Amino acid sequence: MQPITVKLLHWYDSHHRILPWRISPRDRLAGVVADPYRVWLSEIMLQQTTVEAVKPYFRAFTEKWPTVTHLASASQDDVLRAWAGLGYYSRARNLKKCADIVCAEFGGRFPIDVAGLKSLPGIGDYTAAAIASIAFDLPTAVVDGNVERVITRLYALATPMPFAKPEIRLRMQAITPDERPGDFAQAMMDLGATICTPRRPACVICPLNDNCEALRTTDPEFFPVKAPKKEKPVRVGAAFVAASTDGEVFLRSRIETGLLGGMAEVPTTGWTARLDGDTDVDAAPFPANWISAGSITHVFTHFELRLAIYRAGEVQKDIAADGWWVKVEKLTGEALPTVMKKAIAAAIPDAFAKRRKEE
DNA sequence: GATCCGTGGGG
DNA sequence: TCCCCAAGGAT
Repeated sequence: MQPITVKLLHWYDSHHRILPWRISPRDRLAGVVADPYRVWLSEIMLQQTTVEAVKPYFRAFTEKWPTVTHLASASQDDVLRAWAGLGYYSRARNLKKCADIVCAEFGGRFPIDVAGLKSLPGIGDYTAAAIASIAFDLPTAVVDGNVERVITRLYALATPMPFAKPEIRLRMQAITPDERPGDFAQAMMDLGATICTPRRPACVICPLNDNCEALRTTDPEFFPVKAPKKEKPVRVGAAFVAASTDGEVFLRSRIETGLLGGMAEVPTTGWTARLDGDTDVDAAPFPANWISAGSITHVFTHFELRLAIYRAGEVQKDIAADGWWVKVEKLTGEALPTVMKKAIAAAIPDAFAKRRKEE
């Protein structure tokens, strides 16, 4: 093993993070094996998502669906409801598709090779390598954002992203050991998350500071080099929150594909398209006593949305088609993305208010 | 290769 | 407040 590999594994043995989906090096040494289902589920949830945001969702999913077979038996809508709030909803749709395939075509067991894993929906280069190394002990180069940062610093790779990816992969492959490849991959990610951070890395306490070319010659914070990002356009639209006399809100389903695909929404104008939506009350989905309830702003990955909010009370339930009515208290159980919770909260301020403990 | 896809937290 | 970005994948 290379010096870097030995040092990092040694560091990991005493400084690894304790995570709900992780087998500690001590337990691993004692013969505890990782559950591929839990590894897969955690890796999908962790895509572009912070550890702290994932933890409660991981607990909820594994409690509700302890095995991939349980998950396959759930409906897509069940999965979307449980995923609501975590973002990137195509992950949830692909999660369900993947579970179905694993159960129907692989007898409930994940393929134990990178190519087989990559063929499954929602599993790309990173996730296939992560599952292969963490769950199956295959010495595969696991490259995520942390690894990109650590490697470009270790070797002072100044090629801008994403053009540096091939070089990064080669460097990672070269230091990935045949023994404990999963621990090594997780060690690289822990190092990137806790010490080799994007800003103000803690080089003084880094186990690899003697090996870091960026630290020796310049400032590690310069790496990885990235192209400047473009500004976000602003889109506008309107959302319509209709309430019935018996305290229910009208919801409908979004189309399966694209932004917030398959999730629930209150009726809105067409802000999803490049063109801005209508912000006027005349664009309401059905006639009612619409009253302005202000506006909300929500920032997506590639645009900013400003929605005018309208509310109407005492709406006849038979006036609206292609949707359903739900009690305000039951809204939490719906597959509502955050932007829709904001819209509803603007119209019904206590819709998602947390229950106060009785005095 | 570039673009589309959420959200919440930290500096 | 604003900007950055976090264990990426699909098209």
